[in-house]
Amino acid sequence: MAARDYGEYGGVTRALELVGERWALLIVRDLLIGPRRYGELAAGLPRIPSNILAARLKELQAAGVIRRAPRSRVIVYELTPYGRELEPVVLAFGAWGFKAMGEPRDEQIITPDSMTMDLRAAFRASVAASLPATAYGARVGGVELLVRVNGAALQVTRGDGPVDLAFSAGPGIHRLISGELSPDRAIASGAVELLRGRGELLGRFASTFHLAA
Amino acid sequence: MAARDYGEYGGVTRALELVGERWALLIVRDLLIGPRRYGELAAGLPRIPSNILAARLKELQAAGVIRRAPRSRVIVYELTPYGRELEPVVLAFGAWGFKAMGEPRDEQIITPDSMTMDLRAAFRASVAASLPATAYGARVGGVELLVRVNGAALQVTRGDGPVDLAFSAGPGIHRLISGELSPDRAIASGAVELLRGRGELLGRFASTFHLAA
DNA sequence: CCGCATCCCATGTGATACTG
DNA sequence: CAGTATCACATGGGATGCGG
Repeated sequence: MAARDYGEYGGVTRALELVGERWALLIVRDLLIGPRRYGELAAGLPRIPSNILAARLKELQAAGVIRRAPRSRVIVYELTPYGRELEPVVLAFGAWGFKAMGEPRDEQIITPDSMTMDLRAAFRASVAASLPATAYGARVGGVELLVRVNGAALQVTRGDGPVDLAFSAGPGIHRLISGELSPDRAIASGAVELLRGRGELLGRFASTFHLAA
Repeated sequence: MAARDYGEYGGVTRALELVGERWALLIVRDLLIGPRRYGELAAGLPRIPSNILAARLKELQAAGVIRRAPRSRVIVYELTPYGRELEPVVLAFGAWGFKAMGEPRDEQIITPDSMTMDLRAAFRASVAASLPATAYGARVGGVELLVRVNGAALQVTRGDGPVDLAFSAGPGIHRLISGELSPDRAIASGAVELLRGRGELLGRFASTFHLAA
């Protein structure tokens, strides 16, 4: 049960003993969005074997990172306060990895939670603070998210609602956020398709969410 | 050679594919201190098997995180610019794990590089900025480091030199940095032993390096 | 059906030995 | 010193089972 250790006494080593096992940090990532049921976690981690998911959940509990909580008759997993302190780590990790994302391979999918965390990682609060509040409807690879930016605050939720701009994109949206593709050319090339609302707001979106390689 | 993937297209997933394998982030941690030779890496990662070290070095090169560089007849490994961008990740990871460090187990050792990174993670630049420049000689678990604080700048090197305060400590130093033990009580309890210089500077050290649980 | 537990096999890991 | 080779073993992956 005790995670394999590294024989070293140090901060990074300790962190890796707690959340360094395969899949562990992805479970944490999804729980940073909100509490999740076992099945929801399994769905968000497309290819995790069920025995591994069960094992990780136990280990993360033993490590004090997550806990089981009964929510109105069903059991959900949620982060402990200490687990929530992993948010800067996951965001930094996500921002770093984002820059190395090329084109997706065929079997690679996008999940609502992974996309939410990518948007959080790319969010530039200081830029958004000086822009008008805006709601975007973003549809990427079968995932539809409602993205509300209000000053320096960002809220990403599933489902939809009233938006100022709705657009649909392939994974090429990654190149819009990286600055590799300008908003105009993203539309012209078909990488982003405008669905509803004011199309010029795509520029504002690209300013708000940006992670240069 | 290609790291096992997670079947998902996202920033965190991509990052884990690149540096998520066992030992990989520890290699990066040591290389963040400076270029290292193969043998130095092996010495800093006490129990890594040589075949694993060799495999990780190849994978990290293929991932564009590190590179081999010829330095005056010997080969050293160093981070690429992209690899160096992992510094915030490693620091955040180290700060998080530091808070979960209990007492060391018997077989756990402290290496110069791990201790250097822990000090960097615990360094509070904003606090140090308003304190006089100070040089500490810190000896912990057989590792001796020269710690120079100059305004908001921190420099940690091996070996020794002129210092304002030299002290020796067991791993209990961790409790000084966490605030669990006051400087006075650290000395009184023997957790920290003053060697040279002005003992009252230990309080300044504890203010400069702090990571509360 | 959800939340796991079991089984089996492929692969990665770890200790040791070995080579240029 | 800087790796490579080998082999036993632990872990991960995928399918399946099963109780509440």
